[in-house]
Amino acid sequence: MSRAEVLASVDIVALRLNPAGALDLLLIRRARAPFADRWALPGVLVNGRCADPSLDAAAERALHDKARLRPQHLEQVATVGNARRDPRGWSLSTFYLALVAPATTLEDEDLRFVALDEVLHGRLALPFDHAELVAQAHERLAGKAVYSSLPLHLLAPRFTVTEALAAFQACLGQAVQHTTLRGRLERMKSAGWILDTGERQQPRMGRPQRVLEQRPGAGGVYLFDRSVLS
Amino acid sequence: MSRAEVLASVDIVALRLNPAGALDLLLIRRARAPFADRWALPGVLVNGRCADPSLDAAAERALHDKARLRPQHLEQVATVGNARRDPRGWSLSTFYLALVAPATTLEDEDLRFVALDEVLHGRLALPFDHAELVAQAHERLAGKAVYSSLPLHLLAPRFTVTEALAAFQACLGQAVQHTTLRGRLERMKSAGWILDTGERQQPRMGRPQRVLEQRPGAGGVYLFDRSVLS
DNA sequence: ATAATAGTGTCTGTGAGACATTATGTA
DNA sequence: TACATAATGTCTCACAGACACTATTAT
Repeated sequence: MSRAEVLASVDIVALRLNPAGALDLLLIRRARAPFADRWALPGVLVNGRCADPSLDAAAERALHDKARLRPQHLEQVATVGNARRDPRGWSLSTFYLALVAPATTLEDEDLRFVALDEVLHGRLALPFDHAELVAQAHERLAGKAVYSSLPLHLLAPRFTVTEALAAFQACLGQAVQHTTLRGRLERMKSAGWILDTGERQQPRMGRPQRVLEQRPGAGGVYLFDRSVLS
Repeated sequence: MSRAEVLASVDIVALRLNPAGALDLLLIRRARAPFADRWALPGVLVNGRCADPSLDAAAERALHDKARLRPQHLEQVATVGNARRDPRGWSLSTFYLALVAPATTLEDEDLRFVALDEVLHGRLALPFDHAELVAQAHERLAGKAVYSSLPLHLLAPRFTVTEALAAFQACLGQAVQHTTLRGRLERMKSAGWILDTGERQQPRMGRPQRVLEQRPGAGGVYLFDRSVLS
């Protein structure tokens, strides 16, 4: 087949909403060169030898094999390719945005969560062009948070309005009127995407909060017909 | 570098708005196997030997080298990869949506435009999984037409409201209230994205139409804060 | 009682949707 | 004059935005 081939990988930008209401990024300590022992995005090489039925399956494999995680949402963001991003030569990376449950914990010593902001603001450097991939994945998330229910995939199946508010604010990077969010959740309830489980949950103080339940429909995200934030 | 590599290509879904108000798809007659002499999407292989500075540059090269075209808009849609799409084995294709000017004509005998609908409805078969790529690219276009000015890139720099209406309707596949579109164009005018050239243009019959001029700003597309079509 | 948190109600502004009406040209 | 097409005006509705107000718990 000659040498009409190229080095290709799938990399995962996996995010978790931590109890403080900020986003965490999953990193893995690289086992092999280049950049051995450096913390980087989890990923796998794709090629004919691995029996990945599709690129999306390769992304799931990357997250499952490397971190034993199954994301609540997984979507392809884009593919970058050039001669500079990998010291081994011209290479491609198709990278995915993954949202994992807030209770997610890691077993392995070679896995950790770091504050997403540390990477976005350049205070934590990543090998290859991984910081750029993280930035693009975050941009996708922030963009969709404006007009879709995507941030709900950062929550457990049963959640409260307060938690949903934290998810949206973490994705958007700014405050959201709770009345606006309540209106949107109400519309999702009418559409059958959210159920009101009659149960209540008691915060440390104050009035008890209703417990809602997600029932994602086709496509995984509910699309609102207007943008939040003017 | 061992055999950790894979066959990768860039394919282009180039669309043109024809005078009848429908979308045309650019096809090229394949010179080489597999599928030699079949009509397919224009594309190029990407690998270290070609000095493409980036994947986007490879996409521009594909369109320029194969069809001598420079698109008015070019955006990456997605990457597909599996073992079935190419008879040569596991392969990747990163495909782009390109919008070309309505006056675009083709010199080469090995290039032609076909009705996009023929491909979308399966009446015209394409080799590889190209029909699927076309469907995804069209879906992207239709999706963005709901909340952005993207369809304007199917028009000449100087255009009329009627032409803009045709572009939106072709992308969305359904009628759009002209008053809605006028309102959106008016808002773009206020934002400096569209100028009113004072000139008029006379249709075969009826009142003369104003000639507008595009001044695309950063990002290429103007984003509306609400969706058209409820 | 006080603080904290959850949830509701009210008012405004924007812009899409639908449709009627007016304007300006050709045949 | 008849007709075709462009452009404007009017009214309604949905929903975000802002903020006040009420409700329900813990300490």
